[in-house]
Amino acid sequence: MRKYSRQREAILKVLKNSKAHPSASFIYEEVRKEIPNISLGTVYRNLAELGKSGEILEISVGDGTERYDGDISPHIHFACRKCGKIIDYPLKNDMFSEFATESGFAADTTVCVVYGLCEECNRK
Amino acid sequence: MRKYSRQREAILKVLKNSKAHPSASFIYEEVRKEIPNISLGTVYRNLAELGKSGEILEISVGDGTERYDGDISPHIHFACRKCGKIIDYPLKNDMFSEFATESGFAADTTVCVVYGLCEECNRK
DNA sequence: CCAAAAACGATAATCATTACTATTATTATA
DNA sequence: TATAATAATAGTAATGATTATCGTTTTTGG
Repeated sequence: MRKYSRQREAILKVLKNSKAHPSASFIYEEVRKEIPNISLGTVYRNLAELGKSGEILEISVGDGTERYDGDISPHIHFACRKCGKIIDYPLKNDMFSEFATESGFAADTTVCVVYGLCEECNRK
Repeated sequence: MRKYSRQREAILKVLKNSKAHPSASFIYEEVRKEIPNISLGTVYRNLAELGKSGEILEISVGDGTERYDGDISPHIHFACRKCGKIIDYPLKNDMFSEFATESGFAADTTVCVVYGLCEECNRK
């Protein structure tokens, strides 16, 4: 049975207030402003917990560090190879679940990343 | 300018003949059957090279190791949380790149992973 | 208040990936 | 074919993100 923790609340708050898909260590630094002696291990443990419960998304963009997303509405990600920015693209309906259901796969989460160059980087 | 290497050819061959989305160390073991003294670093270097040139896909499913895919036709992946299997689901067209283009994002690659339980694991 | 269980902070350990370097293989050109 | 330039390799050391451990603290239900 899950128990309340101030640390987990603070981590979730950072994610819900960010559109930047931050890494664990970024979240750690943010939460430290409020809870200075929080441990990095605590951040990782809670991110895994929140991911497993479906409250946040865990996103790998292949840059060596996992990213986290507090937005769990249906959307995909555009990841710029040059500046590293991740841009959200909302979807009207979750087409992934439909594909999965067709195939007998019981889907719970989708992480879709489109790689390329953002408009800004593409101009240069 | 890229030069030929027997090692790179062998790595690519393993990927083109597999549907299992193998990890670097699995590929290493496979290629070792043909080139016993190949170095793991060589495998990683070539996988990165092949990924950058678009000949293979690099897929993160959040299990701590990167997976590689020799199939670059438009498809998404169903990743079973229980048995770890990754199942391909072909797409008629790469709709995700189309979304990107609409938004002014210059897409080159899409990696889409749907998490859940495969039919087999869901029954148990 | 009390006891059980969950969560914590601090730190050590893991392990996938990358960097380094002397050597070898490839390729264009003479 | 010999040569020179340079890409690629094998072997190994280093990196760094993530996970495990463990004694202590916090939460929660009775």
